[in-house]
Amino acid sequence: MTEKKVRRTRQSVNREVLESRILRSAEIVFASKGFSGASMERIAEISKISKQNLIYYFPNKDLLYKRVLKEILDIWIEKLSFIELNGNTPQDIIGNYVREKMRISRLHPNGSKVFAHEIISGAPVLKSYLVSHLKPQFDRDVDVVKSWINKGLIDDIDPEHLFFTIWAATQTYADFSVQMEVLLGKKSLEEDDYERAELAVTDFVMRALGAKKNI
Amino acid sequence: MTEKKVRRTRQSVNREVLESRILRSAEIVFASKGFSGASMERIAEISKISKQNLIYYFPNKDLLYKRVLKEILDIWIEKLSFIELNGNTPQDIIGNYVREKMRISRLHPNGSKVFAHEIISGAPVLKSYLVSHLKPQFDRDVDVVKSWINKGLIDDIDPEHLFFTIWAATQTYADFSVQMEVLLGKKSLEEDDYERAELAVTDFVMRALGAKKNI
DNA sequence: TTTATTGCTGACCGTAAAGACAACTTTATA
DNA sequence: TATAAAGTTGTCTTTACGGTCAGCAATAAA
Repeated sequence: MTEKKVRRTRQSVNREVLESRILRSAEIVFASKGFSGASMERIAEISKISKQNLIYYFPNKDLLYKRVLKEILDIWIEKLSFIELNGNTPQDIIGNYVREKMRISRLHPNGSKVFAHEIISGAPVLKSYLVSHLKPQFDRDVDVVKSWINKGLIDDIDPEHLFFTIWAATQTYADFSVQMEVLLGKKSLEEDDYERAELAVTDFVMRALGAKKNI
Repeated sequence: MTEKKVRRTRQSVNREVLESRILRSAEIVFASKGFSGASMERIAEISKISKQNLIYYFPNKDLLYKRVLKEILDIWIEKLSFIELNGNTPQDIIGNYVREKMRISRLHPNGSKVFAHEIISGAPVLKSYLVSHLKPQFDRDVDVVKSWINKGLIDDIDPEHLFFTIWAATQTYADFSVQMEVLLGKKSLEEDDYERAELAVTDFVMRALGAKKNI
């Protein structure tokens, strides 16, 4: 175990605390305004530090933005490694995938929104990441689904668009939550709303895969 | 036929042409930057007029933004009146609904993106519209679906979340097109991609409703 | 043809925002 | 404890942007 010699002084601890506080604030502001609309001043304000101090920790807005994006991508990578998901049947695996994605929408709505803004804006920052990281993983996952189809474990559905639909249907609970709140007549989405949503979405996806559970 | 006395002079025609050119440009910029990130200067540039002239036609950014939003909402209202959609069976009606929504994603991706930015940002401008217009329509449409369920015409699914999923799954082809282009390895989504997408999504939705087609 | 209306432009203003910089304070290390 | 490093703040500069305004140009109406 090669221990990195990072002295855990009072300062370094504070630094970590403050940095994550800043990142949380930045996430909020980027989620609500996108990159260009977000201001360092506002992020500093929410972090309860001065703008100059914010700049001390994150020398410029680009860098801060990239860190926020990196945070949410790390979570996705960690939680959504499709192949490594538990489950014996395709239904289990995809079910867990959907549930995990719903969980992320619930727990990290702001990160999700930042990502959405970025992609809708044409992915100026993330495009290269999509090519280098997401596409290879996507290709692998699509192949897995194809093999399931070939083995007759699930119905003959369109694998690529299955993923697109799953992503959209789960992500929407983070990105479009305001719309849902209005339509469901609630001030904010609560635990039970997410439970219903999860049930509904997993149900839809299971039906898409075909009722092969009992073979 | 009460004809409005709008003189169709050379000026008034030009005005209309120019206004719609501006709206198209504005849509592009708002789609790619959101409200706060968009600049009047840039919109003017794309419209190939001076900033001052742009301001002559649309005295301020708010107003222009609202007009762009209104344009896409009008299209949605016109094309997506759920109840008035043709079709005899629930499957027909919902199928047409999905196909119409896919069509809009293909034909008006920028409007769709502007809307997405707006909702993700917390719907600062559209919230009241959602309450006054969208919710009543939503409630009616949900009731229709419930009645179909009660009559046994479709399976017992969650009507509210069915709509959320349909919206998400169709809208994503406008909003997240960049991501799909990367994942599908294409420079841009073409006619046949949208066809495949439409087939896939309608298939998923039909499966969600239950295979009651042949009763 | 004259007059009124509409369209358009250049110069300008105020504000907000990113970020540079120097000075000062607090904390850590030798 | 003395010195170095890290953290913090106030001041300032530059730039981008939304918007005003006065005046000129083109077109329509009388």
